[in-house]
Amino acid sequence: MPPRRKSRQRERIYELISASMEHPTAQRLFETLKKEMPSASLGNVYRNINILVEEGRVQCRMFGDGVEHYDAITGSHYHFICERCRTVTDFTMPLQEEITAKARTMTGNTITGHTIQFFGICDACVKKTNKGRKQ
Amino acid sequence: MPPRRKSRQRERIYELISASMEHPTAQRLFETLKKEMPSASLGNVYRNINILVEEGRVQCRMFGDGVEHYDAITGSHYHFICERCRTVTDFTMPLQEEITAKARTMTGNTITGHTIQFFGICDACVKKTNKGRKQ
DNA sequence: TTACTTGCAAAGATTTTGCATCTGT
DNA sequence: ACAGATGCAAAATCTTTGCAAGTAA
Repeated sequence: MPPRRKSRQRERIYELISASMEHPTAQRLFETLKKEMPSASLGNVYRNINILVEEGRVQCRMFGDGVEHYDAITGSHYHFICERCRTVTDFTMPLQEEITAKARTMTGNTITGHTIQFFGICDACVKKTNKGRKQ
Repeated sequence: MPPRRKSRQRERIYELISASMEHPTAQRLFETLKKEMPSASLGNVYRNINILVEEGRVQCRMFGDGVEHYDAITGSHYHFICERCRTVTDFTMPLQEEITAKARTMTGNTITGHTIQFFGICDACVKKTNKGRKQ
């Protein structure tokens, strides 16, 4: 890993990832960034994201739509995926340590941790459904 | 969804997905299939996988390596991902219903289910490590 | 015969890379 | 001035599609 110079673009990308509740894709980050730095390029967004991942400041996750989503590392948390609009949001629930423990005792394997995704319909989509429904 | 004719290739793909403990990618399925049906094409493997998914016989999952893995639907189960070799295997552990319940009471959201991935080092990789280590 | 299936090649989509230029230190 | 950062375009990957030929029913 080469020494890193300070890069305004990279820091801004980190801020954008931290700030968003949804977990942005490279494409979405690029669109946002482009408004503030019109010369920004998608290729370099990818490059910077990968550096952030390498530095352990950002995590890369797949949520089933075939595109990578990025997530600032702020301690463990789970995710909620809306089955209708595919939006991914943080799900604030204390880390279920006992699940890892349970898994560990069930197998001889070396288990270091777990992730959970919850599925359902988000509030926004629930509202949309109700609006369209005859009462 | 058009009516489906019986297709030997599609059924064979389903068998291959069901039979493997690891969760194969399209590329891997294609390689295996090619040995028995040399004329098989990758494009058609994708087409058949997508039909199996559409029919609800197979599930498509991403495990963080940027490629889709396929999984025969045999009831709920979790997954174990080796952080060293990235192999994904089924993790047989009873479905933790209480987690969904807990999540449901913690938020007003409509929650229908969850998936869990466990991370760690698989037995094969542990062995490899120990071999290389001075005792 | 009809219309689903297949192989092939081309097109799409997402991510990575090479190279010349720019910039922080 | 040096070495990392950037923009651009090309390449690499993975997945989907159009089309003509094959095949189950």
